Amino acid sequence: MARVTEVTDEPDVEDFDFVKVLSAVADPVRLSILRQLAEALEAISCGAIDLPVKASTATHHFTALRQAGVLHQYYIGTSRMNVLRTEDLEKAYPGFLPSVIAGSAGINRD
Amino acid sequence: MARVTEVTDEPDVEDFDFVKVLSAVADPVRLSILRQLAEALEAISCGAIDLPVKASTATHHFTALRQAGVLHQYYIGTSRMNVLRTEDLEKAYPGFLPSVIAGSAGINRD
DNA sequence: GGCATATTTTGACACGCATCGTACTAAGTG
DNA sequence: CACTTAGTACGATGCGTGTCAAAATATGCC
Repeated sequence: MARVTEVTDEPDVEDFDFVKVLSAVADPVRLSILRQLAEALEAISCGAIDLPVKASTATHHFTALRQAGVLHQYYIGTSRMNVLRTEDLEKAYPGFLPSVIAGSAGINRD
Repeated sequence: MARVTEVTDEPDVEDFDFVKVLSAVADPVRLSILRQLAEALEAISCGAIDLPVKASTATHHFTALRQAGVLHQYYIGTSRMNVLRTEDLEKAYPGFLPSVIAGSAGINRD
């Protein structure tokens, strides 16, 4: 029975830095990650998110989102799972994440 | 009597590019511009916006915001005036600009 | 431990970005 | 045109960022 192992470099909501959040989402690959997570309504592993870049590059993208506070990650077995920190972001920046996800809907995924 | 002279490299609202908009606002100096314009509720000239960088650098920041569609600029005499394209942004990305301006309120201006 | 899957780290590279200082241009007035 | 104010273009610089490939690590199971 695999246990849940948390990843530990995520900021507390009180420590969110808005410029960092904005910079983290201001990238087409990362917006694609946000959209896939928002559409799934559940955690998705890094490997299960469809991205137009190699795994090593994806890692950097996930890292930026996580360290900005946008993602929460944890291990299930050998898979690293991702969920959006929707409630924290809404608490810190009301309306921001929904408008970003909606805005990104017009972007072609490639 | 000074006439109004438009600046002409601003995108039409149908041509807005969300990544470009996000990238344009994801900078502390530019967020300060947005906040000053939002608080003023009227056009402010480039020179009248208080920024912690030199005029030549400020020019680049204004250019990024304008070309992303965030600002509308026009000359009054020798002064270049700026207003936020609030309605266009709300049309293209509902809720985005207000959440960004509110989110930037927690950022120290320096 | 060996093995497997999943992901990250490391190194290298190309490019873009934010900055400043200086010369130049834009928009006026007389 | 000369002059003024306001702002921009240009050049240079130092980082940071996004990318890939290969090696290394993280998390399991047996």
